[in-house]
Amino acid sequence: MATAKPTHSFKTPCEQCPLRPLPHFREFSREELEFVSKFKRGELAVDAGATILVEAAHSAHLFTVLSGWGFRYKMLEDGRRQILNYVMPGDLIGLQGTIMGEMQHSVEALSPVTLCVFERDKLMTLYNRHPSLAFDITWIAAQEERILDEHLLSIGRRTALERAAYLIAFLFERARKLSLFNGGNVIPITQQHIADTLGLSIVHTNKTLKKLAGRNLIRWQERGCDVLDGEGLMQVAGWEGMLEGKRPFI
Amino acid sequence: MATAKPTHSFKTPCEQCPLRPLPHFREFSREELEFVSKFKRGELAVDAGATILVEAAHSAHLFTVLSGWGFRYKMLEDGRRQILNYVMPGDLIGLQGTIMGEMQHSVEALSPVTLCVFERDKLMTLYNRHPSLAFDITWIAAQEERILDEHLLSIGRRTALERAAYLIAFLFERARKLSLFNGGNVIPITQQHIADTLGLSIVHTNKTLKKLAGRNLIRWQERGCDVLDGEGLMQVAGWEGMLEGKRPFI
DNA sequence: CGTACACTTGAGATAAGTCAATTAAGGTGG
DNA sequence: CCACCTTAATTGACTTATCTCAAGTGTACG
Repeated sequence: MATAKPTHSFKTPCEQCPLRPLPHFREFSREELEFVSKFKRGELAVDAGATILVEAAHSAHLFTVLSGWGFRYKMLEDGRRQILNYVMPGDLIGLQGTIMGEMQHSVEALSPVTLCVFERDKLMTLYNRHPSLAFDITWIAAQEERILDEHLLSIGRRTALERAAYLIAFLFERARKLSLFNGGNVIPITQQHIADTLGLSIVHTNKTLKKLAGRNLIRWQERGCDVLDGEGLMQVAGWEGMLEGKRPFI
Repeated sequence: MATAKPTHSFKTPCEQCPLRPLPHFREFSREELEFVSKFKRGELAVDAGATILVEAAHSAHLFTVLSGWGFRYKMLEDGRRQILNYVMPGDLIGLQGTIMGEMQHSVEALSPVTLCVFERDKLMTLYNRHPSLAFDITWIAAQEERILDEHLLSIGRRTALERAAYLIAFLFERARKLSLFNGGNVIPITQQHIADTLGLSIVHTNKTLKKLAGRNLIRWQERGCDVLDGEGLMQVAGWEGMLEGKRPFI
């Protein structure tokens, strides 16, 4: 199993952050940007499949995803794995470990990922001097909680077909808002990941995805899911989508 | 369906809060206590079965549970219900609504519940003037996220028996830390609640609970689950328990 | 004394899991 | 350039877990 390894540590100044211009994110004041820029210690690039953070590790760093896809997961002792959520540009990772001392989940890269690395010890300074950014961090935590609520509803109460439709629609909507698709609509994910997210076996996942493909909602490609009809997926899932509006990020 | 209704609005001063002396909670400075006391607008008492907060409601209040048990849940259009988590003394409810404008889940009282009511608009003041309390709120949000992670793992990957054992052990551990049991070890919950938490039907839940009872881990009582062997439940579930240590609350 | 609600239980139906074998694509080393 | 390996996706057959339906018990409460 590969572990996170820096390939280079060029540092994009936050003032030129490629994410900030996106309409999905709220605008920052000059002071905020200045502080975040000082808060940022460097960048980290990891390969697809690399482990970014490991469960039970102490003194984790705090990261913001700058580019790429990843996922958070937990495992039982005998190897059963549950994917909890996916991480995409703008997402904060390692907050639990930073605030409460120990990570209780792992994070793995789905594609090559670049991360902004933040000084763990400066987090208190952020709370002391920039209440608006502190509020943003709480906002991000509350948003993650919302997403987990919806996933829980999905796994607990939706049928396999609904669950699969929900998950793909969810990933599609998030990626679309971040302008992550260039050309196609392909989500870089494996059927095993979908199975481990939905709490299903891989065989049953495969048969379920075939049904969605049969309805012309998706098409499976080498190494990914091509979304043909996001609206249709939401309808199958009985899911309204996430609330609109700009979101913060650090 | 009953809705939250104030029965009286006596206000316990935060300096005399019955929760603060508990070893489970961190100590607060005099300044923090003073601010929280001003932040608190009053108290609300609701009956068992009352709805404290409703999904999609705007301008919700922010509450801290002072006494009693409740639960957060979401529903699908056709009535399928998923219980997301339980709320107990010291838990903050309504944060999502306060921070992001709209609640996306409901909260219902399991037993008679009393709540501290906070001024929603003063939250920004808290962030501006009391960074340590702001940090606490983030801590609470991150803790909720952790719990949801574990629930997700449970529903997605544990067997029915493991799930049930985990849930009961989880509720038992939380309640024990809060000294909620006087005399017995009875969790005031219905089998329907357990079913809706585990994502199982009530029939199968009943049969699963019988198995746990057969192993002398629990005993079912009128209107509640009597825990006989918390350690044994954790062992069945393959669950290590939550991290120890003091926690904050507002 | 009747009604409501929670809990039980058995039996048959259905969803999902497991096992096993096959195909297809990509990567590697000779 | 080809033989070989690995990984991901696919499919069929069978087993198991869980659901649904239906009926019955017990207790609390008006």
